[in-house]
Amino acid sequence: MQLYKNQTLKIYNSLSGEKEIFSPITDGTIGMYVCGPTVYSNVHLGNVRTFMSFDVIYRYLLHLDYKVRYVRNITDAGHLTDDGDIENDRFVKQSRLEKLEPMEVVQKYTVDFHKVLDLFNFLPPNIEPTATGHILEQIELTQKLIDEGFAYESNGSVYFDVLEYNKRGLNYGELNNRNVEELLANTRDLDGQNEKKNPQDFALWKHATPAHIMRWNSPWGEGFPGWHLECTAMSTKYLGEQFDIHGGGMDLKFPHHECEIAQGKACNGVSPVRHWMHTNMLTMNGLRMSKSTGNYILPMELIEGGNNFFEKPFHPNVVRFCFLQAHYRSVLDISNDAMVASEKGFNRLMEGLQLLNDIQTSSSSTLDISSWSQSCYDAMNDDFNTPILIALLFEGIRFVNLLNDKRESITSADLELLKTTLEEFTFEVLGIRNEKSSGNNSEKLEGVVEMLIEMRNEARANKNWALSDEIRDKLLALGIQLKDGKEGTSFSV
RNA sequence: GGCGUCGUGGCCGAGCGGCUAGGCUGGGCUCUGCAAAAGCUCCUACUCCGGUUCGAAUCCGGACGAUGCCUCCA
Repeated sequence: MQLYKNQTLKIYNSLSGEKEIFSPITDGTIGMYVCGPTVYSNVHLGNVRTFMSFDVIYRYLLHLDYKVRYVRNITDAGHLTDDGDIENDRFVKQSRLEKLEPMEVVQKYTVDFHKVLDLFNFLPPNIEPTATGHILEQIELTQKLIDEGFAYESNGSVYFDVLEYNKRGLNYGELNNRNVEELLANTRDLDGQNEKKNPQDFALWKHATPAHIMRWNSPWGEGFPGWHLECTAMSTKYLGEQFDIHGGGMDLKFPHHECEIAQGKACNGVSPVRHWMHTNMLTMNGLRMSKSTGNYILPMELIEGGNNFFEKPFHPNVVRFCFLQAHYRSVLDISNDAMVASEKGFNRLMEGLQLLNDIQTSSSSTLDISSWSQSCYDAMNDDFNTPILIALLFEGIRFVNLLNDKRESITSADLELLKTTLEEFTFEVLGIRNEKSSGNNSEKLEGVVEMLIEMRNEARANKNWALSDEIRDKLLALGIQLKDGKEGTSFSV
């Protein structure tokens, strides 16, 4: 096994319940699949947290110089609700509500999804396939499962035969530690189950009633694909029968991911995924977010403000920073206080990064920068522990401040390491958008503020405190803070 | 009912057998014309009850409380 950047990466695998040393199937190349959104409404904030976790994972793998093929699908068909047999397709239901074509619904919320992700500085996946773009592949898989005896047709629908699967020793329930007998005993009677041999059989293909608008032709008549199958179809097509990492939210663990394993093993005779990764939920004010209870906020509402939960708007960078202060496998609770605290911490980090450019070097270092830098890698190598990484970043900022106050000294080589480590982890790995490099008015602003600082210093030299304080206070009111240090006055916005 | 996860200081959160992260908040000091910023420093927590151990927030058992999935959900 070749080590990338000399790092040994450990990843928690939901299938084994343990942290495992990560070693890709093909050296240096990683295939990663993440279950994307169902685009029938605006993206949920919790959704943003999940995709952000995988964004950082993707970023770190790239940082380690792996070649990653990152596939994240868009579910634009086949996702059923269970509120009756007439209108149980999310897209059909929503299209009727909004008086739009189903594909207009899909387009509208796909655009919304991309807009939100872009605001939060997400790296796009390499492939973003849609379910409707892979109907043929899904039909082929379904046919194959029928041919192999793992599936059966019933009234124009096709179901996966879980008992048959288990009879062949393939162990349905391995990801969730469930056994089929218990599932059988505990299943309630639901509509449409009379078509199935057993209640826990799941749909690969569903027959379309005349009212159902989204429909495609198939060997079993007109219908639409089952939700679980699309991920198998697309991951197999782009990443192969077995690939390295499959991710998604905890809530997809059962039944969705369980079904994917079953489909993969039944079709290809091999478990489709090496490392299963599941991210935890996001709560607000201690409660789960849901539309029905009203404890719910859209990503844009958090950024733009004017909602009932937060006293002010928060920059996407602050939201990102806040989310990454918790580990991806822990529940994260956000609140006004938590967001305000994150914002302050975030500002401190940014100001420290600014100071980096003014540090003077000397012939020796009093700080051990290389072991600190390695600790940053150690944190990420330990199942992507971003909270520890952030704690270390603050330690780095402490170094910067001490150096700035001339309380410690540093060689130019160590300063370079401090700078690249801080900047690479903050911007490249955590994905904080570097606003400094993108603002084109910042030079003019800097010039103006520098001018005011000069005027203020003149006033201070003449002990004209009234004028100097007025300049300072008025700038502060505009959001510009002056900082008097030993080496003169600097400012931050 | 079944399968899980979790309960950490004023708040958010790491840690997961000994040396007790980090951020925010609050107190003190240094610096300052006064401040702010910055630095140093203090406040030292692990739901409860048993057990294992020289030693437990960390392991085991039980209670209580939260929460996820089992039915659409990241």
